[in-house]
Amino acid sequence: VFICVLKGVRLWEEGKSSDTQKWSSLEHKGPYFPPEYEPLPDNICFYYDGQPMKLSPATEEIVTFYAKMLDHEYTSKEVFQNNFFSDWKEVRTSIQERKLIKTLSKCDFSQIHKYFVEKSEERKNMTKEEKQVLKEEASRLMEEYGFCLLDGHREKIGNFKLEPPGLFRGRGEHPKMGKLKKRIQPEDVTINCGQDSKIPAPPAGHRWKRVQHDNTVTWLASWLENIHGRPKYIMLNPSSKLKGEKDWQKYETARRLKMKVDSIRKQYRRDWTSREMKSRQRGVAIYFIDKLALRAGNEKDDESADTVGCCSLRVEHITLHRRLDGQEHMVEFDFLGKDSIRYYNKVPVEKQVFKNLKLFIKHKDPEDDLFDRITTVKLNKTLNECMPGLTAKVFRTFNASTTLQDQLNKLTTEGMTVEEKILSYNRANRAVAILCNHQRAAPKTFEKSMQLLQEKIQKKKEQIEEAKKELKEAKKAHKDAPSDKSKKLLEKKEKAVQRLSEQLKKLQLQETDHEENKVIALGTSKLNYLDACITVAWCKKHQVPVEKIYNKTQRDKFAWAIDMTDENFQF
DNA sequence: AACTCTACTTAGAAATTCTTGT
DNA sequence: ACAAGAATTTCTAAGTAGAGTT
Repeated sequence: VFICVLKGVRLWEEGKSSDTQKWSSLEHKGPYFPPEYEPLPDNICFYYDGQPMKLSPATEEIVTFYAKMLDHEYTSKEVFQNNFFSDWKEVRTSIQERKLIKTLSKCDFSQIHKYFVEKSEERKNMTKEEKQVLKEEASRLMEEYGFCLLDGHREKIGNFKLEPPGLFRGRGEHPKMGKLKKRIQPEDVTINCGQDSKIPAPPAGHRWKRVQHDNTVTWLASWLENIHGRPKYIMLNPSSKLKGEKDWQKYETARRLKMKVDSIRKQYRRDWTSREMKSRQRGVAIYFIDKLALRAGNEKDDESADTVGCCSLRVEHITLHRRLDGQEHMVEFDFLGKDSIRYYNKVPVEKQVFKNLKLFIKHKDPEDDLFDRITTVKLNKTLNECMPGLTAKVFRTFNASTTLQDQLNKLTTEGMTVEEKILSYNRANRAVAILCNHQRAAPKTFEKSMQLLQEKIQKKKEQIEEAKKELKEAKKAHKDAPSDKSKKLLEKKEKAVQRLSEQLKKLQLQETDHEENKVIALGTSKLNYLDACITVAWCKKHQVPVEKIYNKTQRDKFAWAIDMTDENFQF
C-alpha cells in the first residue's frame, strides 16, 4: 500500500510539473515602493466648520486623497462620500479629530485642493531640462526594478511599482467606492523567486511577509488588496516569452474550436428540444455565447457593482417580442456587463430559442435568474467534454478572430492604396469591437474635432465649387478661342477639380471613420481577441508595413506572430 | 455541489508623450 | 516654438476559470 501511494504521489507530481512548471530560475529586485507621504506645508490647511485645523499626518494624507479628487464626479456621489467619511473616521487617532469632525459637509478641502492644482500646474510648466531630469530618474527606476531574470533571459515586468494608497474608485455603481485603499507595507508582500536566486532586499527596517519559491506560478510578488481582500500580483510584461507563449496557445485553442464548432452548434441546437430543462438552458446559453459573444457570467457577490454575463442574466435583462422592427422572434437585451458597460441589442432568434426563453421566464420575477438550472462551472464542464481546453471565453476569441479574417477578406481589394487598406483594417477591427461590445466614453474633444472636420469639408466643397466655375470658364475660353495656352489652362483646371474632389473624399472618409469610432474602443480587441497571425499575414499579403497597424508595444507583444507568420496563414 | 482561494486575462479611464498645424 | 489634439502608455479594476475544501 505504501509503495502504491508513493508511486501515485510521484506520478501526480510529475504530471503536474511537466505541464504546470512555468520556469526553472527566477531572480528579481522585488517591487518598487511608492514614496512616503509628504505632509502639507504649514500654510496649507484643512478647515472644519470654518475653522483651520491641523491634522495628524495619517489623517491628513487621507484628506489629500479626497481633496485631489474634488472636481471629479465621484465626490458628488453619496456612496463615495459615506465610504470615505467612515474610513477616514477609523484612522483618526487624536481625540480632537475624533470629537470635532462629525460631518463631511462641514469639511472644507478647498485650500488643499487648490494647492494640488497649482502643484500640477507647476509640473506642467517645468522647463525642458527639469523634465529631462525626471525622465532620467524614471528610466533609472525602470532599469533597476523593471526587469527580472527568468530562465536566464532578461524580461520586462508589467507592473513593478506597487499601487499607491488612495481612494478606491470602482466602475459603475460600486458599493465600495470611496473606501480607503491602504498603503502596502513590505510586511504585506509575498515574494516569489527561484530557489537559488538572490532574494530581493526589503526596504530598510522591514521584512517581507513571506518568501517562497514556487515555479508553478508566474508572479514575482503578491499582496492582499484591502478593499475586497483579493490577491494582487506583480507579473511579467506581455512582451515576455512566458506571456507570449500563453497568448499563442490561446489562439491555437480558438483555432481548434474552429474545427469543432459545427458539431458543437449541432449539439446545442439539439439541446433546445431536450426533455431536461437544464439541457435546454445550457443549449440556449451556449448559443448566446456563440452568437452574441457574451461573457460566461460567473456569480459575483453583492459587494460589487451589479453586472452580469450570460449565465447570470436575469429575467429583467431581456424582453421578448413576437414581432419587432419587421422581424419575428426578437430578443431585446439590456444589461450592464463587465466594467458596467451597457449591452443593448435587439436580435432575431430561432423560433425554438424564443419558445425556450418564454419557458425559462414563466412564473419568474424580474430579478430571478434567467438560467436557473446552470452555472458557468457546469457549462464549462460540458464544453470541456466537447473539446479539451474549451471554455466559454474561447468562443469570444474564436468569433472575434474569425470575424476579423472574414471582414479583411471582404474589405480588402488589390487596387487599394495603403491608406485605404488601413481604413479597411480599422473597419474590420471595428466590426469585432462591436461584436464584443467594447465601448468607451466619447472623448471630451469629440464634438470639437468633429466640428473642425466638418468645417474643413465645407471649405473643401466651396473650393470645389470655385474650381468648377473656373473650369467652366476655361472650357468656354478654350472653345471660343482655342490655343495652346487655353488648352493648358483647361487641363490645369480639370486637374485641380479632380485633386480637390479626391481630398474631399478623403476627408469624408475620415469623418465616417471618426464618427464610427466615437464610442467604440478598438484597442481591447486588437490586444486581446485578434490572433496576431491574421494581421501579420494580411500585412504581408497586401504589402502593408506592419508598423502601420501595430505600434511599438503591440509589435513587442506580438513578436511571436511577426516572427513566424507567412502570408498564407489562415486562422 | 457549494464555497473559498488563487492565478491569470481582459478592460476602460486617466496620465503622459508624440505629432501636427500654425 | 507652441498649443491642441491624437496616440500611446500606465494604471488598476473586474472579469474568467481551475483547484482545493467543506
